[in-house]
Amino acid sequence: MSKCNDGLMHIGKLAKEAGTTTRTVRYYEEMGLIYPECRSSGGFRCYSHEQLARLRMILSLKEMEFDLEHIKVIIDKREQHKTAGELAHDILEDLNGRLREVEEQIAHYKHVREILTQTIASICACLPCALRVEERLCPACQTLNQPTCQSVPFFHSSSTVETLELKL
Amino acid sequence: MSKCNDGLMHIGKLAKEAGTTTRTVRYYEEMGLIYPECRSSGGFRCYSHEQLARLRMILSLKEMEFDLEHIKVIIDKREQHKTAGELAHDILEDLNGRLREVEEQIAHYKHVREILTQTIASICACLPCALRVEERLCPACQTLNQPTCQSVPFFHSSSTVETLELKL
DNA sequence: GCCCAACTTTAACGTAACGTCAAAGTTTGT
DNA sequence: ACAAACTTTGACGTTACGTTAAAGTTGGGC
Repeated sequence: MSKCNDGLMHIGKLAKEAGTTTRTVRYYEEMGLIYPECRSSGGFRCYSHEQLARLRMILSLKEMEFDLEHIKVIIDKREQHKTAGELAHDILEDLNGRLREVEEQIAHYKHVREILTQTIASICACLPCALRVEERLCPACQTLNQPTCQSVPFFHSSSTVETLELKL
Repeated sequence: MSKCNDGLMHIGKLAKEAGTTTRTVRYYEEMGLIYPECRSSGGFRCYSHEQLARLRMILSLKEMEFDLEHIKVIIDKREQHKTAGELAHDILEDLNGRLREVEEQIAHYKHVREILTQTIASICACLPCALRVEERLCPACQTLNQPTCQSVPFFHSSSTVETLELKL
């Protein structure tokens, strides 16, 4: 007979059902986020469907990129409120705060993309340059008066150039 | 007389000029990214303007979110190429690769934003719910046939609900 | 030459969220 | 009763520094 029936499951099953790993589940336990319903006589963790739902909720919150500390706070709020409406009000603050942070992330990465595309354009201008990297200035660039090799210290480490540094 | 003239500077000045911290500079040295031109008789690191340019380049690459390992590889390429054009060709692969990754990041965060806004909408529907959190089902939700409290296990941890988990 | 504030040195621990062994014990099926 | 598959705890590794701590160095004023 299995020592773990009654709808209970060991950690491997739980993890697979939730789409994560056993290490993650144990780590969440260390962090105080989830505990097994009980232990088998040999010491195996046994989880119920409620634990599975809880784990899935944690993973959902992680998909929204909350850190575990914050997730713990959010989950603990369930025990601190009377009505679902009050709880919803409270949780919505967390969600809206996170939404703002995600908007910032998007803006940040768009900025990085800008820098990258401009740098790429700048360096493309160096493609036809046949000068050796060790030399300091690119006469072609000088005559063309373009911000190519000369302006990108990656190619020519002139001690006077302090402008672009690969980023325009 | 200062032991560090000749246009040389100590680590604090270098860091400030580049807009970073001394700890960062020392860490980059540990990682093999930058070394002082020399040491003072007492052991202080002394840097030239060339080191400053190099540091700035590292920081520029970091702005583009390359990890230090990759930055090291990129910088080392300067010594492995003959002409600036060949080098540019090589570097452009790194930059384009990074650009693709950044695009993915943007797409990822847009996805997270989607999840968040949908979850927010879903939970907003729970605001008027006066049921206690401990209870399992929300009759109001049932009669309205709306995906509110009932569908969000955060409020009602029914063991049969396995659908939304706060994320729709 | 002396003194002190400001700076620098090395060393080492802490961070977040797990991944990845390792060695030993448990379950389960046959 | 045996072996394969699973689980246990423990502990180190990861990234890019931040943050003390204790001790030594510089630089300018007197």
